[in-house]
Amino acid sequence: MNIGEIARRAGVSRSTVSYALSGKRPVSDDTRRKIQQVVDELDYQPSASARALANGRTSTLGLVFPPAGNHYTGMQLDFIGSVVEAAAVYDYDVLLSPSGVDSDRSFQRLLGERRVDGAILMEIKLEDDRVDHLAAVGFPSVTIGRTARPEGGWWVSLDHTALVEACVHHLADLGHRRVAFVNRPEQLLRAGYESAHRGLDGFTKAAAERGLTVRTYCCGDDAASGQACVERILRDDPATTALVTLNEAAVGGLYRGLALAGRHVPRDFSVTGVVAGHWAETVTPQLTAADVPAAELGRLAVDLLVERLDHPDAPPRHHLLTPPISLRASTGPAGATPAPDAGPAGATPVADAGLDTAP
Amino acid sequence: MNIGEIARRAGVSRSTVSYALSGKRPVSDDTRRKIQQVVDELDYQPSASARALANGRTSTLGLVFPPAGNHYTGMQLDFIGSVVEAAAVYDYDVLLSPSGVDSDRSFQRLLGERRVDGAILMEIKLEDDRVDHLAAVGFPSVTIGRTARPEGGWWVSLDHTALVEACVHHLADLGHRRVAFVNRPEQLLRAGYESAHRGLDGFTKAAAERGLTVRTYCCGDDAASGQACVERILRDDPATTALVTLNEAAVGGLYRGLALAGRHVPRDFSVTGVVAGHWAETVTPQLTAADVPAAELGRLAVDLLVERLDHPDAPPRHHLLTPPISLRASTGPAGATPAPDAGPAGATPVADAGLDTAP
DNA sequence: TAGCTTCGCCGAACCGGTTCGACGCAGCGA
DNA sequence: TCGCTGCGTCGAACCGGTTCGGCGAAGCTA
Repeated sequence: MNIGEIARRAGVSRSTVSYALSGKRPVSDDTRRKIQQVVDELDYQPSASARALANGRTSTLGLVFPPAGNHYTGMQLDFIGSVVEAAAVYDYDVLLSPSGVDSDRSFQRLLGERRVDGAILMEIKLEDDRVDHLAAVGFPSVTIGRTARPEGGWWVSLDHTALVEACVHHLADLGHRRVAFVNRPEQLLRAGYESAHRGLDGFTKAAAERGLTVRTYCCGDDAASGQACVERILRDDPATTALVTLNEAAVGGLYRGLALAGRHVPRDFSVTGVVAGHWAETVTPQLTAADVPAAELGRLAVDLLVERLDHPDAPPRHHLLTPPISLRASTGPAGATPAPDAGPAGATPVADAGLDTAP
Repeated sequence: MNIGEIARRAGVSRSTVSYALSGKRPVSDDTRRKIQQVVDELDYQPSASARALANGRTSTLGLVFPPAGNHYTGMQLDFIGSVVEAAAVYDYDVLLSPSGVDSDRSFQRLLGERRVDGAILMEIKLEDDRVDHLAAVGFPSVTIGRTARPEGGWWVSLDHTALVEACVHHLADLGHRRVAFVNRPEQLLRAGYESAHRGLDGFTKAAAERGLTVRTYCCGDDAASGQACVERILRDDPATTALVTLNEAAVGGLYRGLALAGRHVPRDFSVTGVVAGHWAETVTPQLTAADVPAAELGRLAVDLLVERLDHPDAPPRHHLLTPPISLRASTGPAGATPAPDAGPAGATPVADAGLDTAP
């Protein structure tokens, strides 16, 4: 069912069919109707490949995310979903590429074979070769997150520094003096992931401002690591009364570790951080946290990218979001109960999940 | 940087370049080397659009998943990730389409404009117009899940019936006599989602076999709904001592509701179901559950689809997986604590959208 | 040395759209 | 009645690959 067939049946030339469908040149009403009728009859839809070849645009966006050796977080999932749906609004499809570096075969195909008109990059690093590469060749792209030098770039980002600062101030306001920071896995920090670095910066800065005693930790993206991390925190400084985390996947383990150590949240210990909002409500006690507006970030990224594609010479734009902290049930005033005396965790009562939310 | 440019610089014809690169006809070593040198020098990669137009294959697979009005579950996320990575192994890219029905614009584009060589469909229904449509036009596709008449189709699926049966038997073996079933949202059940239906079937069947007293519920995909659902369960029959769920997103709320009602898991109340394994370990107590091998399902789906694309006349194949239940900490023997007195449970016939399957 | 293969390469057609220049024809004014 | 304008349509070229038929030169046999 190609355009030639339509043309034959409608008794016109191929170009007339093309113009009738695109509206790029006037076509008489009679002819247009005739063509439309044949098109409807045969349920004709022009081939994407042919169109892409002819006009050099694929109507496809690339979404580049790091290969999830293990699993994705709720945040990342929300991104993907919102990007796809936002793109659909503009009649763009979304091609997924699990690429961590620009030498990945998938990334090469995306760009080299010109499969996409533009790209959205997730989980970027402060020094990101993919971003540098795209900037160098002038390929239209938008990053979710920003590099160390975001000037002149197109991006949407969470202000992780400010968010973590806000978490620290929230805890300090509640009277906490000894606070731990639970970051993403060490491997990601080493690799230079921006959220891990900027979050850590914010933590350090705010803690200094408030004169807090702090320790920072890296923690694997899973429950077991979270649990182990809490054990270390309480071993390193049993007087710790609160923690801030960027690690959504570890929160379940953090909670469990605290419960096993006999620390009740929020009575004895406060937990806060930066996670997806809807997810913060699934844990008990519900997590006081800066809710990541993943859907909005995804949508904004698509808006920006489409604008950039439509206006190649438009000056760079960006959005830096700083969602407020949603107060839920996982933080409370420090010192309501004196921290259990330092001794080894041998005193641990309760091996019970800490599910009690009784008053 | 097109093939003509390469040909000029190498001093050969375009067809020779094509053959040298594809290997579909012999080319002398000298010529091949010369061409390869120019290709390397200019970092030439053939245009995907042009190639797709010429040979009718896009090297792209479509992944059709339901638009997440709200959010995706960990399971779905794992699917997407594993499909993309498995496809990359075969040098296929993956195009995402958020389509619930075959009239969705995105779905139409995928097929009508021939953007993909084949499609993988997620979250299918017992009667699924997308599946019927694809079968009718002979479009190569594989479903994750199966319709009411899976014969002759290509699919990979979890045996939800068997999995839920196993959960019920597990609970019955522990002595539970009054068990509730927490299904996906009512809207999905009505729409005919196969996991919801087959899971319910398995529950009903196994409960009958074991002579259990049961009630079934639908539950929204979020924590608040889970909490409300537990409240209803305990109101409808306070003697209930266990539940089985297919609703991953609700588990956090179920746990919370039980805690608020003073039921300790697993001492007073057992919880089990079908969820992503890594996720089951993030909740406390860790969930005894049939672990959904999402990554394996995704990989198998891609394997099948690629096989179908490579051998258009191959007979249909499928994989039905029945992962074992992983015993964790959320189930235990019934009757450790006598259930609070029965109350008016018998009198409450429950107005659950006709979804209750009580004896 | 004539005749036949075989090898390696070329030219042209094709995939299915888009787009540009040109052309026929109707309507208009002079 | 002639010439001009402008609308509507057509034909051809092009996008960048793939593929088929054929042709010239080299190598072989008779």
